[in-house]
Amino acid sequence: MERVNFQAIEKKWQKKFSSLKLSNPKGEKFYCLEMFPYPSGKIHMGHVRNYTIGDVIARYKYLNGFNVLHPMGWDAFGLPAENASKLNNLHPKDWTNKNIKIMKDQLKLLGLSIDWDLEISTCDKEYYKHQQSIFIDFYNQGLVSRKETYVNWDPIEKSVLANEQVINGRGWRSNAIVERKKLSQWFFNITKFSESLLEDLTKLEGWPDKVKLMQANWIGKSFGCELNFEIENTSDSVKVFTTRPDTIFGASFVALSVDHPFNKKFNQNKSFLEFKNECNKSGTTEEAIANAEKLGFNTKLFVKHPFIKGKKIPIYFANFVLMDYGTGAIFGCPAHDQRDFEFAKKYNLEIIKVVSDNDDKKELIEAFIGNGKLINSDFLNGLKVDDAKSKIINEIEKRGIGSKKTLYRLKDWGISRQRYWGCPIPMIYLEDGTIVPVDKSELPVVLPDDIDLSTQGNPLESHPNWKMTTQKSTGKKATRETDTLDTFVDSSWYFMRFCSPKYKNGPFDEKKINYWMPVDQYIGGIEHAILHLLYSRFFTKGINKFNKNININEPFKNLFTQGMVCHESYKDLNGEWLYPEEVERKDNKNVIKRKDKTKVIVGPPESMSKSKKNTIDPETMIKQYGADAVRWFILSDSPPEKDIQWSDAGVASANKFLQKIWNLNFVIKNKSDGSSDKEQEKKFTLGIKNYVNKIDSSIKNFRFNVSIAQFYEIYNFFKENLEKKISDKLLKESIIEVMKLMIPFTPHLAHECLELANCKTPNKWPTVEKNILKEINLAVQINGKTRDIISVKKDFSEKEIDKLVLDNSKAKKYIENKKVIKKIFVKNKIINYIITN
RNA sequence: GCCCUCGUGGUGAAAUUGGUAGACACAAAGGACUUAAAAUCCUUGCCCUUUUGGGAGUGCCAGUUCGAGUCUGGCCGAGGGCACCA
Repeated sequence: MERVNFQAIEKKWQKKFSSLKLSNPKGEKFYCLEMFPYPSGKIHMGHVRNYTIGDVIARYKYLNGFNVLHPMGWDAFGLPAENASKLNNLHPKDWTNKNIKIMKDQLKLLGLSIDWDLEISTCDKEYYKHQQSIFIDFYNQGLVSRKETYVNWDPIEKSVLANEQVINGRGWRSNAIVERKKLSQWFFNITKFSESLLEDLTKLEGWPDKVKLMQANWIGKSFGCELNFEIENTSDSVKVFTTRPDTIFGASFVALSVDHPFNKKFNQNKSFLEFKNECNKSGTTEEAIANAEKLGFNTKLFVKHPFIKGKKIPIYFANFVLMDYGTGAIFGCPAHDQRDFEFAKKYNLEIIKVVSDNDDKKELIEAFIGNGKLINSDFLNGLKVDDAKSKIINEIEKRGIGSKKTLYRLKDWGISRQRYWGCPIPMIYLEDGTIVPVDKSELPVVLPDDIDLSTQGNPLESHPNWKMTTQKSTGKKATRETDTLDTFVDSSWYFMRFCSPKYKNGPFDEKKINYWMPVDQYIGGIEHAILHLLYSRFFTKGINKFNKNININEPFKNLFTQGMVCHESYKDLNGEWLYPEEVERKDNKNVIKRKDKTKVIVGPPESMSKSKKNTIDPETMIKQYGADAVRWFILSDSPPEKDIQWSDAGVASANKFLQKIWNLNFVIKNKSDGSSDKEQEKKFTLGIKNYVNKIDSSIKNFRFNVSIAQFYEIYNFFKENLEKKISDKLLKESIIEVMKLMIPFTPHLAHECLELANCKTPNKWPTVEKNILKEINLAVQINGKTRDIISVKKDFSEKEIDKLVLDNSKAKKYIENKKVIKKIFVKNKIINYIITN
């Protein structure tokens, strides 16, 4: 058997790929983009899968005549760089650049069709300069604001933590108890686009429904109304929001958030302050919230029921009412809301049923939230919930005590981070307290290199002079904002920068944007379903708003979210995690440690992660089996949207198969003309054409595992036909067609084989012909059970098939001597005889 | 708690609009080649039958249909998202 040295051919072709441009200037444009990586050190299998999928699409489109943009860059700002530099005394910039270099070389080993001339890095001042300019544009458009909010404050790190960095109420690194602290922060007013972010989801036909649904839930639109309650014995009132105004006759208390402005009346009240403290202390974790008891503080004040004369309702402060949703105040209807129910039980408040659950005498053991007819509700009695809602809202508006209201759960995007390694926010504070943007001509506001990372808190804050500056237009003294931008901002517009990555006069060349955008195919992990994708959509809409020359409203036309790469995990008897290479598998049951032959406990396959050491290093695999085999394996077996399980045996067998493909090419190359048979050649040609169709459509549908299965079949098909009377000319032409089909999957091997075969047109995809089949298999059924499969000419009529069946099919014996009461004939599919016994 | 998705051999999985269930691969068992092993190749893969053949079968229970992995209803199980959002 002829063998090929994968390392040698991969090196050879990667040299050619490095200057590869997938450009077909006359073709339709196609922007293929994979989510760019964070330069953490080395690429992992998740990257391999993501970028291999992208490469298949990019190469496929190019071979089909599209003008393809396929760039790559680095999401290079972020906290790990700061942490790493504290550990090994390396500047974040140097650490990041070192990682970029390593990872770029690793990506090249995969043979990707990336145009490296377009490379960008978000920590490059040539990149973030433009980001600062967009920030100022957003500021001028009213899309940036400054607000006081509660943040997760780590008292040891002296910094804000993101929600996911708070674990069981403690800082993930310092282990300090996280405090709720009020800080003045910068925000992007993403909520200004709530409606269009929701509405435009319907236009994104090329997005998975799952992602659209997640975003829709996140935006969380709900309909209801606001309603004013007059407070007894004062001229004050309190405004509540409700989605269930129909239950107003069941209202038995009003509850306010402890942060509601009404709390001013109680800021001298010691027990209230204690209560408020208690509320702020209770954890921000989901678990803590879910288990927290409903607590209230009785104000001893009352509101008047707006529809029941003389009825008064107590006002409480309650720990389960949030200030940043609605008005920060609710009315409680315990019979029909579980939280209100629990609260009422605890404080002995009235529970009045106003929606019938068809058992109205029975006492409730939990809130009834189902549908039904209204009872105990005056003029609403007998109406269904929906009708009662409309009627009561009308009545509320008529009386001028409230109005219909639509609310969104989406909150503005807090973008301030007390960090060094991020994009400086281009704002300055004048001595008189006014806050203004940096003059655009002064951009970029450069991150200083000489910082001391050993101090706690934000290094920019403690830098001796960086924040001292002057306002350009007036010469007034000013100090810089020392917070940097959330790194999600960096990735919210990089796909636009890729269209003209070296453009000097602004963030992007508008002509290029209008040509390349939107991204035709975006590929990445499902973990970005909400934040990154929502923020990018917001940025696109924001840019669209202030730049009238840009007519892009949505950034990503088609989205594909790939599954994770999983591997089982190993623990020794001491409970220490072990890397796969540290263990040895005797058989299915016995797994032992290589070092001391002790037993190893095998865990279920999980997403590869450093903490569990269940990782496989792509570079090792590429060196051992070749990049083509790694690409091949990672695309085979499972559909790309599902998780896959890494298996060394799988990649080894991929390698073997590719060797067989090479050998097949070699055998055909050296074949000299034998005898040929027209009929057999016809069948062979038809078979190949059929495979071309199947592979073409499976690529189009992202069914790469099916494409790969087809290649195995093709191999067997060739092996079979080598024995038959087929001219070597036809075999040679056919193997060329097949190798072209393999380019997207195994570009090195495919190109090497095409070169071997002396192919003059390696950049042209085989022609896809529809309706090539002349003969089809037709199922013969008796009473719906398949009894035979017969080969018939395509488009044969019922009559002709009838004759065939009755003459010599296996089904014949079932029909003989029986009465056929009905016949169902579906052309080119089945014929079904219904018989009686 | 609410919302969504998915249940097909020992395993990963195929199966255009309802029309041949299990393609292709991994693992396993048996065999061939070999002094032996590795590699390679072949066969098998639920039940009945010596074979031809027949039967059951896509989580469970019903339904629609000539025909259901695919459609409808209920149940069971797994995964994911959201979560005091009023």
